[in-house]
Amino acid sequence: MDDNQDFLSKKYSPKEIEHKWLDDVTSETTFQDNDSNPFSIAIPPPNVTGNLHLGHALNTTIQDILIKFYNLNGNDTLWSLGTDHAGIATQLLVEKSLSKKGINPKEIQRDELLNHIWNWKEENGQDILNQLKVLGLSCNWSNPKFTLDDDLSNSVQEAFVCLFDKGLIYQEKTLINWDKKLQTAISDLEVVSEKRKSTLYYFKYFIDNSDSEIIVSTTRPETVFGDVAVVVNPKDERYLNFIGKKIKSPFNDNLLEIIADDYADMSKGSGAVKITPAHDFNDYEIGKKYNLPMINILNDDGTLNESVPSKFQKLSVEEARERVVLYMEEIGILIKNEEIKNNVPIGDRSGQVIEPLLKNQWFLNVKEMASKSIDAVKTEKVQFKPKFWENTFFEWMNNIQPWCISRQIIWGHRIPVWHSSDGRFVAAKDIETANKKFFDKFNEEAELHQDKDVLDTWFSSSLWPFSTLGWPKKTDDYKKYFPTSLLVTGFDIIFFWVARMIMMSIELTGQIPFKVVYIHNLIRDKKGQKMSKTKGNVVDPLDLISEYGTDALRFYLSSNISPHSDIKLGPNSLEPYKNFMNKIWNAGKFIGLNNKSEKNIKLSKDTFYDAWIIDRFNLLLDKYKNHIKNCEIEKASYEIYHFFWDDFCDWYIEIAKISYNQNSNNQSLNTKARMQELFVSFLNVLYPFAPFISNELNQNLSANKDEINFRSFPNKIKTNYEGNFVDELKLLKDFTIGIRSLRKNLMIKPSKKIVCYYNLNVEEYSSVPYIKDIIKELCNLESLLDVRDIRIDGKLISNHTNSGTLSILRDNDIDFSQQISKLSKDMKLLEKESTLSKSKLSNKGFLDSAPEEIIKEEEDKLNEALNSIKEIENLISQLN
RNA sequence: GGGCGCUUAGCUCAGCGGGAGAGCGCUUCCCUUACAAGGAAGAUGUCACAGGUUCAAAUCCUGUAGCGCCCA
Repeated sequence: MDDNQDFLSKKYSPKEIEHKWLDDVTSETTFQDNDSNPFSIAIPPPNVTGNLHLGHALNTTIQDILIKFYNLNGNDTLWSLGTDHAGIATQLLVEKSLSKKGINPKEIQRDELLNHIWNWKEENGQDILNQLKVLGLSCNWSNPKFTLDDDLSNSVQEAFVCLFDKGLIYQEKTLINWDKKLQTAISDLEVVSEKRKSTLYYFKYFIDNSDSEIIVSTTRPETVFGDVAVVVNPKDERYLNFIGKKIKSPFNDNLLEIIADDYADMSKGSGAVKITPAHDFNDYEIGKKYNLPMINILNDDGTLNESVPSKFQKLSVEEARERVVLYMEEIGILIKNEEIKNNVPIGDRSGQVIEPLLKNQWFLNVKEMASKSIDAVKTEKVQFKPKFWENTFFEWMNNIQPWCISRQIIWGHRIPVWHSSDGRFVAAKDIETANKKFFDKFNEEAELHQDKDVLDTWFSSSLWPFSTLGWPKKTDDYKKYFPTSLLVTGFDIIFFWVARMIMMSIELTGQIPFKVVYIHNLIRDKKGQKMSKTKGNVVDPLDLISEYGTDALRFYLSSNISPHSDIKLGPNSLEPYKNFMNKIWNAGKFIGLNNKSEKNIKLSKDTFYDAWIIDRFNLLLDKYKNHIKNCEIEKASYEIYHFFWDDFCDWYIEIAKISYNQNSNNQSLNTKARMQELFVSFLNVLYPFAPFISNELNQNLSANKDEINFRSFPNKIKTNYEGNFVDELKLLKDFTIGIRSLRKNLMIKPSKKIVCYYNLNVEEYSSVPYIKDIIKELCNLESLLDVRDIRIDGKLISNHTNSGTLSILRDNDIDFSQQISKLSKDMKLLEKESTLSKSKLSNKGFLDSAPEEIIKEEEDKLNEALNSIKEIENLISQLN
């Protein structure tokens, strides 16, 4: 009959309960109650090609805790879910799989390739979401978005056209970062600089019509074909005579100007710098300043083009470099080379060296948008948590450069610009509108074709918080949930994503995208190294889940969020949290066992320990709420752990056992009811952190089994106990620990019942007899007697506690050296304390400036210490 | 070169103005009917260094050294 019977005999098996509760836990938690406060989060959309990694687990666990918490608190929650089309990554992946099938992706039509990618998406696009589901997240599973969905594409087009018409988006031929492997432009953020070993080559250029020479150095000898000038510092006396003269390039007969400019650093190398404006960002600036020619020497695939001498054409940069150096040697202008370390620009997707290249690309001018965003953060309309991340944000925003948003790939949002064959263009969502706009603007018709490029994937990501809610349509969701309440993300994408969302949102919607940015740390391996496939140190969250359980993983993650350091995951990192789940499980079993015969017990009178644990629980509720509201989940997690283990299990349950064994009267029945009530309330508190075990235990123990989902955050519990439960429990603890310690030091077997005598420091504990019974059991005593009540034959050996002295009769053969050293140690500590207190209390500055309660505390401390010292002296002298 | 952060128990990290904390590890004891994935009793620290502010500094300020991350 009893389904409890099954539960009571079971060991904690996370797999089983997680499987059982997955559907309930992941069911939507949105209350369809329009009156309640909305609380919304847009998930950082995982890449559609992605596999679940620990970063996702951490990021989504945080969001889930918040969503579940605010939902319990009655907020109308929405957690938008979705995936990102991840332009380059996805296209590469599909191209690779096509190649394996023998299809050359370069040879098929754009539309055909697009079809392949869409097919791939239809088949695999759900994978990452299915993996996320295992974590037990309460997000909007029924309506996942995808950045290339029609409505989100519409947002992107709307945004583009709007920014274009405002003049913020423009096309320009300028130096951009070119990925020669992917054959697309990328933004400056997607270029990472890597310290690499390079060779610095020194060679000489001869001044035209002269025997004089000028020495320059370069790590990129192949760029000599694009050299158009040499810059020297105007203050550099070595070169004063050369300024204004020309150099005849030995490589292609070009004439290079010698220009004086501060750009040349006199202290570096020879002090003369060769200028290649078309292949170096700094040189480009010089080129513009002096109106120098820009000679592009590279093809899109990174080989040298026809503007170099024929014997160097079609060579790769690396080959050309070798050949040029050989040539320099041959004609006797190479002076020396030097091994150095320098920063080399690398594409973060392709891993290839990035070439600065002159190209016509689309840019978004973000300067003004950035400044509005800075204001939004400065005025705390958008708050970073922890706050110090604001500095990182400001640092970047203050130095922001135009954003190159066009990509020469096909998987993405095609740029909604329509060109006529003579180079005029308009931006519009579709061809009809484009025709109309074109006519309005130029007063004539033309055949228009859409721009071939697609937008940077981050362009659509930057609209995510409002595009997922239907913008530009003013949908109900948009009206209710935007601006979103919060964004949770790792610090590594503050620039890529957070900053851009703030800019776009303010510009396009006139509102901030979220009120709080909750920045969390990253997960690394146990040595602190970033997890990566190449290093082979990646830990799969699904493996962790099968070994420890989702709840343990979630609790581990939530306990280890730290503002200042990354999480280092070692082989046993999750064990403590699995143990914690097991502890909760077994406590649940204990309650089930004791309550199985008594259903629906009525509350009567609380004992001091009931009152005490209720008080501890109420304190937990306060701390927990505050921590979560302050985005300090790890602290809430800490409080849960220690309330449950230290207070609830170690003391409350242990005391309750005695009550249960000794009597089945009202007192113990009340405790049974209280324990049940507290535990079920605790499960509510635990639920956002560990939803599976919470559900399972709740179902088995809750009085109201029909309501298995957690629907509200527990209220504080009231107690009807009127005594001083705080001091009473302190006495209980002091005496229990004191006696146990004494027994241990005297090496008395735990199984041996002994008689113990006590001497109370404070007399006012009305309920001492009642506490005594508990202590007797906790310490396995024969009896616990007041020393003053009886005459004692023989000598005592004693231990000292803050609440009083505890003694037992001394046998002849007992070894009490350990107890003496314990007492001496206590005394030394107390002496140190009292000396410090004395010196403080005789310090006039302290008495004058310290707050009254601190002085009072100090006086009490001193008195207590002095009393204790006297007492311990006495105890030791008895032993000698 | 600029910015941010860190340095606390053997390890991983909390604490961030009123006498140093957790988890793991360690020592000793206990298979006590919730839990050995457990219980009990313990040991362990010039809070990186040097100055300063303060009655009072791990905590605030300045500097030094080392480590990490980001930007150039």
